[in-house]
Amino acid sequence: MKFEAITIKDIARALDLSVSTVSKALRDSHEIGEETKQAVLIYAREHNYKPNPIAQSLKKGHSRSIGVIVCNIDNNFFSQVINGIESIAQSKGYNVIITQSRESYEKEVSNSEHLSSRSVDGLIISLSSETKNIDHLKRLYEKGLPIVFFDRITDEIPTHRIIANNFKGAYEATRHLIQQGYRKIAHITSSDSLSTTSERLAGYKQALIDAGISIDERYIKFCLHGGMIREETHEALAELLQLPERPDAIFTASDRLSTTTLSQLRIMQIPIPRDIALVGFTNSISADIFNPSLTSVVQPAMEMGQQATEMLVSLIESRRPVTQFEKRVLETQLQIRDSSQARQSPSP
Amino acid sequence: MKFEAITIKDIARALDLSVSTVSKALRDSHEIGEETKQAVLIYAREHNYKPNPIAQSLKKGHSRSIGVIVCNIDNNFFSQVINGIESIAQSKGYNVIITQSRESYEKEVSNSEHLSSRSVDGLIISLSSETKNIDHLKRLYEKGLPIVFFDRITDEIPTHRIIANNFKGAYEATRHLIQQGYRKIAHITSSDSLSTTSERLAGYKQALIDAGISIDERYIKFCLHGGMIREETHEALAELLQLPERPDAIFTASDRLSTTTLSQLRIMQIPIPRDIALVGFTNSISADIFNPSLTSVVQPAMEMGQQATEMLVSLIESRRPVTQFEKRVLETQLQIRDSSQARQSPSP
DNA sequence: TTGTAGGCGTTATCAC
DNA sequence: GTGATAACGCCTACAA
Repeated sequence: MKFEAITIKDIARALDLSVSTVSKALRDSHEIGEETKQAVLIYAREHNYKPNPIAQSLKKGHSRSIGVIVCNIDNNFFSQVINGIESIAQSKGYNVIITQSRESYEKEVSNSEHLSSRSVDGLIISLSSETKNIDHLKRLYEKGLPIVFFDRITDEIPTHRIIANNFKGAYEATRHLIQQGYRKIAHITSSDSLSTTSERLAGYKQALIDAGISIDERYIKFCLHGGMIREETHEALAELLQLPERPDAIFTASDRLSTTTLSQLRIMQIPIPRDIALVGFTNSISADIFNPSLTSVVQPAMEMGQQATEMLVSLIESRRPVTQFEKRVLETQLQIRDSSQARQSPSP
Repeated sequence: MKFEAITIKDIARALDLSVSTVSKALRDSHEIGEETKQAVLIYAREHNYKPNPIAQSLKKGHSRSIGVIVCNIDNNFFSQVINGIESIAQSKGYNVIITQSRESYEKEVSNSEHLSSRSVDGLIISLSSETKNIDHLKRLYEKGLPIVFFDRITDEIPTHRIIANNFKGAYEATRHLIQQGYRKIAHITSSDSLSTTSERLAGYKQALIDAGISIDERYIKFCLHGGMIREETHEALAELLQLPERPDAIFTASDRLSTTTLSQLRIMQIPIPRDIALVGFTNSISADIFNPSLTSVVQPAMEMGQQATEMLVSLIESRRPVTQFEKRVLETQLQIRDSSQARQSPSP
């Protein structure tokens, strides 16, 4: 099966012109006679001529495509970010190639290399939870590949970054639980190597400190796979429940973690929020129909994707080397629902 | 900003060989001396040589990439399908370029043309709800572009297709509602131009007929945008509720429709399933934590993506024109939960 | 105003 | 065994 398309050469032959004349006519060059130009244009249109982007890439050294690496596409937050990326990319004439690391360091490395060798003009990436070493990205960066980090970022590479205000989002979520009367607030989060994890953890801790509640490290659980593996969350939850001072609330730090924890609490038949209240980072559009409806820290995912893409395109299209880099921080939104209703204070 | 990579030419220069010798050595040709071969291989490895896929594409006439068009990536069913596509594509050495039609005919046309001009080797597509004319795909098909349809298919183009058993899925869902004691079962579905819509509608009707329940067309509501626009579903629901014989159950035909209907019923404070029971097609991983947990018709989305990709790759790599086409049908699964609990039969 | 030639990186053919 | 040459489709100095 071969996909045969019309080329400049075909047009040249048909009109008895040289390829360069045709090429110039197509690009509306001023050095081509009006007559010839029209003839070429008309012929091209009639035969539905489309320049071969592969050949253009080879010639021009870029591909008008951008690569995206996220841990998982099957996740509300990331699919919304990708929506944002796609919309801007399309409007600027770029293709988007999406790949998933599935939280695996190895896959992240191979994906990034694959993308760069496919001559993407730039890369938008949120690091995998396994990633500790970013030499693979440094290599690409040093070779001149523009990179923009979002969500799970690093400061080891000087380039544009965009994140949600994770600290504040976590702070507000925790403070909200405190205001609702909860004191023994646990935190289930992802791998501690992620920037999001440490920022959200810091927000959580600060809120406790500001309320005069001491921090109990046993209340903090790390799930290395960020909830991709259900058992992991299951276990973290089980450990929390077995604590002598069982938590009366949980703050979960990511999309999957939030839904899995909620699901698991339901399976264990632990009433929410009566026995345990719950607040979580999530971009699920269904948080309002959860049982109970889930108080959520929502990130401006679409906007994050859009701005990341705008920043990347500006890097790609910049004529001179960029040396001033931005770190944009977008505000989160706390949507208060039933899972964090005020504590009924049964026994003191 | 330029991305500089090492080429065959560089190796040739460094080792004082010709490019063709290096090229052959790299491809482990038998006509190259063991010594030279080793020298080249070692040098290539040390300098991390990677053949330029763009150049390879130009030379070989294909790009080892496949295009995907879905209506919306931010949707459990489709993101799971894409997961499946990605996994197989990766293992077979293909890149995946994902685009969204967002239920717009126009975007579907431009995406398909964009992809084909980007020289994808094949296309996997689920039609947009607006699409009635598929000339744009016929054009590509006739030029030799391998296409595989999934989910929302057409029979106007002879090629491989893969779908869920929509009829049976809908039949079982409806029969389940009947068995639970419901009689006035409404159906909210997508645009009637979609294959999925008519198949699910047929299943719904057949189940009613088999139970001796007459079909009331006023109970059937079409949402042209498949739930993308919330107001549409809102309105359909409102009309159902105003019917003299208000339905006692609703069967929704798609992912977004199901969650939106559930959400809307909650907002209207209509108890589920007491006043209205609900069963829906959905691949949400959170259906179990909905309020109430949602009885779902689940499609084998991941598998659908995997098989679609395998079929496409077999088309792409087939040496001789393929004339025998398959239509695979995958079974759905009915997951019974609280939203369809047996009818309490208040007033007869 | 139009055409020629060279090159982007790779590979296939054919000559040495 | 190795190398020169042409070609994939497009673009652009430079010649004519």
